[in-house]
Amino acid sequence: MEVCCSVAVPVPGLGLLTYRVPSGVTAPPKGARVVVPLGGRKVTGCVVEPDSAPPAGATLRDLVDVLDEEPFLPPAVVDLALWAGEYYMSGPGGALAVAMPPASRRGRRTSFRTERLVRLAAEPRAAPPRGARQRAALALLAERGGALTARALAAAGIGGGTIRSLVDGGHVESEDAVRERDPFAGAEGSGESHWAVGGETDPARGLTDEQAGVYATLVQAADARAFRTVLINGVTGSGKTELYLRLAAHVMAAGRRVLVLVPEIALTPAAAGLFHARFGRRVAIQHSGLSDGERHDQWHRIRRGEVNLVVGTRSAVFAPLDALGLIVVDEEHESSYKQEDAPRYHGRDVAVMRGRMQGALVVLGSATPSMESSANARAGRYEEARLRRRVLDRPMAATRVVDMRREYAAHGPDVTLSRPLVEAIEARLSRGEQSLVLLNRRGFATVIFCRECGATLECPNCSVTLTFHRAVRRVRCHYCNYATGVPARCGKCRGVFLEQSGFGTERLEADVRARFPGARLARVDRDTIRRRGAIARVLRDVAAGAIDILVGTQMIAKGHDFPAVTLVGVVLADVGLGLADFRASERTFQLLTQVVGRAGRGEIPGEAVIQTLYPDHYSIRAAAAQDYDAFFEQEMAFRAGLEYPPAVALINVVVTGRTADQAMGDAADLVARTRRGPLRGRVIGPAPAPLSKIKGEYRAQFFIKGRERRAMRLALERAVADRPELRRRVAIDVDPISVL
DNA sequence: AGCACGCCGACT
DNA sequence: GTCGGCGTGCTC
Repeated sequence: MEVCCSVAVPVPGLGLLTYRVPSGVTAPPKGARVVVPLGGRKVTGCVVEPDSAPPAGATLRDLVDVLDEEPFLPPAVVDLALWAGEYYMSGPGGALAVAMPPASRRGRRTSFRTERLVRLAAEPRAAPPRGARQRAALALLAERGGALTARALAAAGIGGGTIRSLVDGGHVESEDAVRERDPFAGAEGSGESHWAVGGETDPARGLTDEQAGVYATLVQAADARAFRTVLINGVTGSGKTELYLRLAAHVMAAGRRVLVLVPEIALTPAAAGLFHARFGRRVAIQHSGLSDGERHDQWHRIRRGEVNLVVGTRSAVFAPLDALGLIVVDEEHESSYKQEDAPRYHGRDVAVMRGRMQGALVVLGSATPSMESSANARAGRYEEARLRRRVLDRPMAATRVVDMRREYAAHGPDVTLSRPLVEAIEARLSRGEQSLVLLNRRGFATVIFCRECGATLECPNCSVTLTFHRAVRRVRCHYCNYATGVPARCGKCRGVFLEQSGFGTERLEADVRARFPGARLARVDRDTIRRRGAIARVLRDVAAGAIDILVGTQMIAKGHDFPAVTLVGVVLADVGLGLADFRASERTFQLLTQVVGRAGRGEIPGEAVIQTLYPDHYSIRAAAAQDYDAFFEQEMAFRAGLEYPPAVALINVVVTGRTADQAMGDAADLVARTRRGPLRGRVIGPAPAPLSKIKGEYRAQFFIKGRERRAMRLALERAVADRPELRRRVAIDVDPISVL
């Protein structure tokens, strides 16, 4: 009887494929890599079922090679990836590709780095070599413990020829040894000092009563060695990180391993440094800032069981850890946990599933939990723990909301900084304290329009206006990065009176500089941190007190404590509130709450000034009052009323086409087919997507809403299966974070 | 006629 | 994802 195994191949949208195991070849176990023929080429896949029944009606081919006798991916990780592939409708191949280390993805060669190692022979010849260089080399080796790299010998003036003679003479042995790439090499002491500030990371400090209560709950949950999910809703500065660190130490002491997920943020993942600083060599890190080589080496350290704790971003949820006792998802509300291209998985939600599959405690933490997690807590699916007070009894910042409609009425429409904000900054400058000024929009002017015909300057590829960047004297599309010089005439009516309106961080920086000429200013946004290391320099300057005012986008609201910052100003809090996105309010509330939480984390109490056109909007009011529950209640009422998540489950389907008609027509066809399926929900649309054209492609979208994802997925799956030629043009997003 | 390019379907 | 097949349309 022939043996068959089913294999996931790294091709998005392809199902499992079955191959024959040639006779005489040992059947590979689940999780092993195999080389299989696929069409006219060979690909590396992953065994999913070692002994599967051959499918009806397919002519099976033989697998070409078995790369692993033992599982390469732990079977638990295979199961997790298969679950994700199904839940997010990406198929098994795409999800398994995420779980693989970089080398085994695609054809790119990433492997262990080796270097030539020269060591004294185990059984040296009695007679010493004659050459002076050879003798000098042996002396040096003996002095340095018997072994050196060829590179080190070369630095001491001993070349390859000398080494070859020594090898030939049997005096030394030389071999290629694996040398691990260490992402923390050289980091010690240099960039870490500011991670330790803010009071959250001092191991000697005791816990507050509130912290101690939550910690006891967590320890008890961890010791139960069973799946549970605990949501820690703790205000900024309440010491959540210290709880994670202690809980991780506790779990590791009990012989189980820990996975910590952190958001992908532009400000180098500070949390990774914290865990490394506390636990040293027992930690591996996985994030996108690593080179492929570093990533590869870290992955294999984890795989070999050399580490007890992994810190990483989204994809680290698939890290090949055994004996998992704890998964921490820090800042669980962060949208960077959601992958925005296939497989469109959510790192937090996959983490919860992993905890369930492997019987681990899952801890989700945030000062502004996602609507999803809070709803899960309220429904009893998660336990909830609260930290309502800051450590060391530091007060929350006193917050003032400034109605910009009045400012405009009083001082004209060009005001960027209100009177109260200017005064607050002046007070900081006179006292030598630091200010953070946030505007969540980059560029100089957001719109260029023609005063004669009213047309705005738009991207030729995308249905958005181009943003003027004064420093480079160009206009740029923030979606496709198309850039061009500023035209002298209107493209529609050839009029010459082009006007700029709206403003971003670049203009804000110029205004702040003009208003406070003596102040030392830095700006942080995607345009200023493109150069690697630029961000680290700014952070160092801020920490060293060499910056008075830090201007920037939401990047400055995340990830770092600045103890000397005592003022936070938000220039236009409602940037983003006008977006056609059902999460607009949630995003605004989270951003404002987080950035206000940056003020007053040191000894001096903080102050925040929020400028807005909608001072009565609940997300702004609740953020100013640091009142999470008030926000949650109102937002939940909104979501329930309009049937948005988490009140219902949502799937977003975007169909692209060469013309608007093609996109709409094909979307309409899929809608009709989905409605005929076993849906148990509703289909809304299709409609042109809010960005109806991106990078030259037209887009239409529709939504599926319901309470049973399984039924919704099934109906959609069948609809797409009926139109296989659309596969490439259909993007399915289960549990979308952004529907823009 | 001969080929470059883009689209589409198949891939066990 | 990637290959091959096939149609369109352009050039020698």
